[in-house]
Amino acid sequence: MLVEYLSSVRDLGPIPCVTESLSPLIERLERFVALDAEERQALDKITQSRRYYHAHDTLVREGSMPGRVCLILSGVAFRYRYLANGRRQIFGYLLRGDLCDTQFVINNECDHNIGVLSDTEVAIIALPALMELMVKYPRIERALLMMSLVDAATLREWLLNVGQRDAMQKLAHFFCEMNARFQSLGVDDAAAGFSVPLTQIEIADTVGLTVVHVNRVLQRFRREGLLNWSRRHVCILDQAALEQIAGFDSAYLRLGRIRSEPSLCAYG
Amino acid sequence: MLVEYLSSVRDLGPIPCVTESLSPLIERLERFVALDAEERQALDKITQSRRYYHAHDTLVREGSMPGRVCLILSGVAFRYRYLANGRRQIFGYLLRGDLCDTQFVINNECDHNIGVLSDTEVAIIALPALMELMVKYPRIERALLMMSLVDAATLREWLLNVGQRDAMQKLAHFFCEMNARFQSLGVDDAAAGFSVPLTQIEIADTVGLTVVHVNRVLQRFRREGLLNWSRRHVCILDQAALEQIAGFDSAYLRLGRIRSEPSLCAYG
DNA sequence: CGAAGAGTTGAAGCTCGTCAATAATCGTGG
DNA sequence: CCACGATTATTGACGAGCTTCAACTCTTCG
Repeated sequence: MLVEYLSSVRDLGPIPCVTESLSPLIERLERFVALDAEERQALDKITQSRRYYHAHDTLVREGSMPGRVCLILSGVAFRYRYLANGRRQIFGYLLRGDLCDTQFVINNECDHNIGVLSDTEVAIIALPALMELMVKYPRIERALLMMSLVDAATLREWLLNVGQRDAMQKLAHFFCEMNARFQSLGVDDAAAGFSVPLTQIEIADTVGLTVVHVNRVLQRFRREGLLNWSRRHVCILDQAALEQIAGFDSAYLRLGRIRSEPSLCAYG
Repeated sequence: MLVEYLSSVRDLGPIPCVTESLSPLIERLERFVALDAEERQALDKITQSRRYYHAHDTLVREGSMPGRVCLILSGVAFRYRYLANGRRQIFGYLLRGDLCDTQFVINNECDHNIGVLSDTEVAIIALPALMELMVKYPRIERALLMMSLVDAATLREWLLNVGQRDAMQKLAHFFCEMNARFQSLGVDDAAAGFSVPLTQIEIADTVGLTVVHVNRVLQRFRREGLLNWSRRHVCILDQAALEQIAGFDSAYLRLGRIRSEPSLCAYG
């Protein structure tokens, strides 16, 4: 199945051109650090190599040693791992501008899988090239480091969510986070909401509930006019109420351009 | 209360000398990278400044901008955050050789607290000095990066634990992890187990259960001869059984000296 | 020695999981 | 384009794991 997909990768028809002008990586890094023309050009250069995946492909397999970094250009990917008893935990979702594996420096095997939820366009970055860039441009290195710090903060937020909140709060928090991330990308139309080929199964494995219970809570959200769920498109109807329920504060995502002052940057 | 503690810091009686020969940081980094004499010396130099905390002190407060990094020399610290409803999630425990805040490069405020469970000896590392070291000695930078990757992997493991396992499995996994980490430090005597001034309250806030339920499961563990719990000393009686219950595999902790091959290290 | 905190126990009940069956939707091939 | 199987969504009944509340004991520490 996978082999067929992979072999057909190059036969894909016309590819929807998603990356117009700016590299999504530049956009992302500039949340943290201002980049000059040279740095942008360098980033553009190492994100030229493209690759396309179909929904349900596997990007990175548990136990593999990729030796490369994937930058999500369009589509949605997610990290996950199965337990022996068949249960699965999802560790995170990767949207445009996210890097599949901050683990670039480690040459140890990956401890989880990265799958693809929708058809996804990816830029393949060779490790040596990225390393070189980080050495040459400390500001880029710094921004990449900050990206990984956001990842860690998000992971803590998820642990808190799964460990300390009840079902309603968990789901409200999940939708708030996803919505905030999609909004920051400017992907979707004015109507609050986002389109992800996300099933309730994935949501259940994200927040540590069963599908049945997720379904019931979602229905309650609909009944109470908080959000709508149809054909895999989530429409946030009452963002304020959801944030209230979840106790959501998007600060940890660092979506704004909260650039650090140079004072504390070792490299000036 | 806190102010009293802080003001009394320097009045402490004779300090138990824990750091004999090798800096715990060197020991830790050499899990990942072989260091030469010069690098070791440099690391020794920046870990000279010491500080001592009493049990229940706060090392780093949520919302603060420490501007320094703490290296745990002895004792146990832990990361945590409270929700508005009074519930608390613990994000991790810091033992000898752990760094309080891989967030060194970020000058944004810390998003969680770091407290101290027992009397703790800490080395204060100034940020600029650390940065300098990382620039000058790429191998050290690399090792620090790998340390933070282990942190991230551990966080994922906790999310999986809290999200997908039942109470017995959660607690078994927690004890397996703590035991493995203590064993790798060679802190405790031959008898398997470890001494931590850990209350059942903290354990509950770690794995997302209530104290009452933690208590019941622990009693069951005792009844079944899996572990003993007296006076804050945990004695692992049947490690194999606990690991079996939890499905524990210590690989993610990278306790062995699994040094990366230089081939993939950008800096040679 | 007394107070505060931690550990333990029991009863009651709610949230959430399990099982199971049906309806809706999706994806794929004919 | 339709039909088919497979996946997903939905619903109900039931039960269990865990929580809550509350009391009591034991330990710790000033």
